[in-house]
Parts: sequence; structure tokens; C-alpha cells
Amino acid sequence: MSENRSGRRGRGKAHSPIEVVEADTLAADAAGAARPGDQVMYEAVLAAVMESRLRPGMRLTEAACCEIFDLGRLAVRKALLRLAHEKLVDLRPNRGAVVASPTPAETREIYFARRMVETALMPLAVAAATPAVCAELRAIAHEEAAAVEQGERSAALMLSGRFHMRVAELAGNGVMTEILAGLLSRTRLIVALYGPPEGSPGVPERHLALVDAMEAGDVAGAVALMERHIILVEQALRFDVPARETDLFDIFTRR
Amino acid sequence: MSENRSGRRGRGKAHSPIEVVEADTLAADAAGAARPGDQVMYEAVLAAVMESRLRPGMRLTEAACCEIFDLGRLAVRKALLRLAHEKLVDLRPNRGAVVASPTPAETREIYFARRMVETALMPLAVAAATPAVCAELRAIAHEEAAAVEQGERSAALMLSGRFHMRVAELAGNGVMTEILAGLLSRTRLIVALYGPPEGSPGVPERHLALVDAMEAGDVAGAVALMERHIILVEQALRFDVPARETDLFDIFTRR
DNA sequence: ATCAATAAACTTGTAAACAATTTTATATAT
DNA sequence: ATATATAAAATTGTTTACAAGTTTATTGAT
Repeated sequence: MSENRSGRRGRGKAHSPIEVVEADTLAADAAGAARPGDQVMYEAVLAAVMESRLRPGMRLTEAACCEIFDLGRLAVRKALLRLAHEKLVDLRPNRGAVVASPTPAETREIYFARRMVETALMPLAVAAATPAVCAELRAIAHEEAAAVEQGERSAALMLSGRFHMRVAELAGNGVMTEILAGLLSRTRLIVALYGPPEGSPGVPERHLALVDAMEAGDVAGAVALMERHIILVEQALRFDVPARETDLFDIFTRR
Repeated sequence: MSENRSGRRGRGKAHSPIEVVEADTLAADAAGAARPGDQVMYEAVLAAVMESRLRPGMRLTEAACCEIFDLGRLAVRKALLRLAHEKLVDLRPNRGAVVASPTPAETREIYFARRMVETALMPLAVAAATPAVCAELRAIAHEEAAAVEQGERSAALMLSGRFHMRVAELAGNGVMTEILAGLLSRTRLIVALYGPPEGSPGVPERHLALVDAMEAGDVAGAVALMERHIILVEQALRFDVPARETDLFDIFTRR
């Protein structure tokens, strides 16, 4: 075995927006089988996007990713390819990868798609909403409310995403769940771009109201609440000013 | 420039299930810019799946793909990675790629997802259903009927897919259209596996009825027809016998 | 003849080297 | 000073060669 790769490892990586969890600390390789390196990177980048540490417009050069994740370029490209396919990064030929910046038009489509998917799933979710499940959902919503209270915006955002995912999972359709997961991760980029600094108001409260309707078996009510909720979140976005945010960033990082 | 690659080109490829369109004959590179090789392969494989020339269980070895498409292994892997991400091929570590075989459980989820997506899109589609558009849809349905008449099953299947795609496109939501495209391509694999040899009856007729409702502006009727249509297509599947088809194939190609 | 162990052939996985492109920096002329 | 052209650096794209794994074929024993 050669010295492996090319003199990497042992670097600062102090304030990197990408957090690397050492391989052996995760449960995935409990059996001893190491998880593929490209998946490690994929999950780390996805998590960073979900927590808004990686913001739209940020560059992901191969060399930097190789260092951060201690991977070969091939594995890095594999991960970037997957992220590109999920529309989380833009892969420009010969010019590298950047975190994607959904356009306003794309944004409208995504929220419309979410409305369709999440309302369509609701009847099945209500049918599966046992008291135990509802308790779990309420717990998430309460955590979310606390995060909002303390001004921890990205934590609140993450919990909101988890809430919507758990509701969707109740419907028991893996294909639909995966589709929604893709829409939700792109929603994180949208909020990072167009989300109002003060955050969308009333989200945790509406989540709690939704759980109430679900537990009561009120299908029509739950559907209406979900639809209205998504519309309100979309309406809180600001497309006028913040579109510039990306441009500014591009300018600054165009070193 | 070196002699390029490694002694490929000039082979039989007579009855290959994958049809390769020579690069320069397509419109994509009208400006002179050659289309990336991996995309050529991706599109060829997708087309072969849509026309049921590539059937579930078939192996796609890298070497064979390199020869057929005159590509390097890297481009082939890129195409396979994309196909795997779209669930059209299974990528087994160290064991290569095979055309995917959706399970019965997956099948139920996919048809359920189609029902959701296509009925949710219908109101918008009806709103966009001008007489010209309806004429186009009817033309597709009539071609389809003719194909069924002449026993050209795969042609009929392709036209059916095109019909559903065109209807969805009317809604004008690219995100949803892409999602449906993924579901429809997987439906082709499902039909190849579990579709009754005689084909699902009455499909072109129901397509025509749907266009009538759409042109009349009958949203509720169109939604109901679409939902019922998808249910009927799913019910025509046969999960008992044909699951064996894959196994048989595996046995024969296990050379 | 059937089965197990071994060896060969084949296939995928990965790294290193090289080529091509893009970006940044420098020099020169207007 | 601004702008243009040239050169250097950095980054991505691709091939080649080799390593590791899997499948198939062969050999030998029961």
C-alpha cells in the first residue's frame, strides 16, 4: 500500500462550513464495514445546507473537498454529481461546483409542488396519526418554538423541516417521502436566499394546530391547515432585495 | 493528441438493445459544440428503457458500454451514476450495473405517487387545454390506438407515456414535470416486468375521453377520469407469474 | 457424479499523471 | 489611469495503469 493520496490530513479546518464526522463515530458502519467516502461527503454537505452553514453561491472546489473529507478526487466528484442531480449544487463545466441558487420562478414551482405533495399525503398521515406519533410531532414543534424564542434561526428551520418530513413519513409511501425530501432541502436554499431576516412568523403555532387536527381525525381541516401554512411561508419570502445577495457574494468571492 | 482511448470502434453492435445515434446527426450540437459523451449514453439508455429494448435484469458492464458508445470508462460511470440515481439501474458495489427491477411494493408506491401528481396537476392542465393542444393530445391517442390495433406494444407504450407527459407539461410546473418523468420511466420497467402480455385494455379510449373532459373545461370529470385510468392500468398488472421473469433472465445470462 | 478448494479470467475501484480550460496576475500601450 | 494583451497559476477533465474484488473455470477429493 502506498502512502495513500497526496499529503493531505492535519489541517486547520477550524471554521469550515462543512462539519466532518469521523467515520467510526457513526452508526452506519457498526458492522465494521466502512461507509463509502463519497457518501460521507454527501451527507456532510447536505447537513450543512440544511443548517444553512453552506449558503447559495459558495464554491465547492475539488481540492478543498479532498482536504476537508480526506478523499480522492474521484469520490469528491461522485458526491458532487449526486448533489448536482438533486439540484443542491450547480456543476458548471470546467468551472467547478457552487451551492445552487434557486430562482424566484423555481421557488414558486417548488412551493407549489410542496403544496400538492403534502396535502395529497395528508389523508394517509391522519389515518396513521396515533397519540404516540402526535406526541412526537408536538415535541418537535415545541422545540421549534423554543428555538424561535431564543433567536436560533437555523435550529428552528431544521426542526421545521423535520416536522414536515415526519408528517410525510406517516403516509408510508417511500417514493413520495423521497420526493418531498428533495423539495425540502431545496427549500433551505430558498430561505437562505429570500427568507426574511426576522423569520416567518407563527410557524410553530401552525404546526401545533395541524397536529391537533390530525389527532382529531379531521382530514379536511388538516389538509386546509397544511395548504394555508405552506402558502403563508411562501408569502413571507422577499424577492426584491435579497436576490442581490447572491450577486454580492459572487462579487466578493470572485478573487 | 494520442491515439485516443484503447482500440475501440468498428464492432458489430448489430442487435444491441442500445441504439446509438451518431453525435453529429442530432440537433443538440448544431452550434458545433459536441454534446458530452455521458449524456449521449444516458439518453440512449433512457430511450432503450422507454421502448422496452432494455429489460429489467439486463447487465450493463462498463467495458460493453465503452465499446457501444465509444466512451472512456469515466463517462460511462457518470452516465450509470445518473441512471442509478433515477432508479433505472441498480449499482451494486464491485458487481456492476443492471437495469432495475422494481418490486411489487415499489410498484404500488409509484402508481400511488402518479395518481397524486397527475390528479393534482389536472386543474392547471385543464386551464391550459386550448383546442390546439387538445388536437395534439388526440393525435397522440389516435396514433396509440393504431399501434395497439397492429399489436405494436412498445410503440403504444411509448405513445401512452408521451400522452401523460404532455398533459402534465400543460400545468407549466417544471419541477412537477420532472418528478412525473421519473415516475413514468420507472413505470416502463414495471410494465416490462408485470405487464400482461395482451396489454392493458382500453387505454387509448380512456385517453380520448380524458381529452374530451379537458376541452369541455370539466375539471372534476377530468380529475376523476385520470384517477380511474391510473387505477385501471395498475390493476391490469400481474404480480404472480411474472416476478419469475427476472429470475429466469438472471439464470440465462449468468454465463 | 457431486462437491469443495484452487486458479484463472473478468470486472469494478482508485490513484497518479497528464491535458485542457479557466481564472488571476503582470506587463504594455493608448 | 484604463484597457488590452500576455504570462502564470489554479482548477477541472481525461487517460492510463494498477489494485482489489467477483465471477467463472479447473482440479482434486469423497
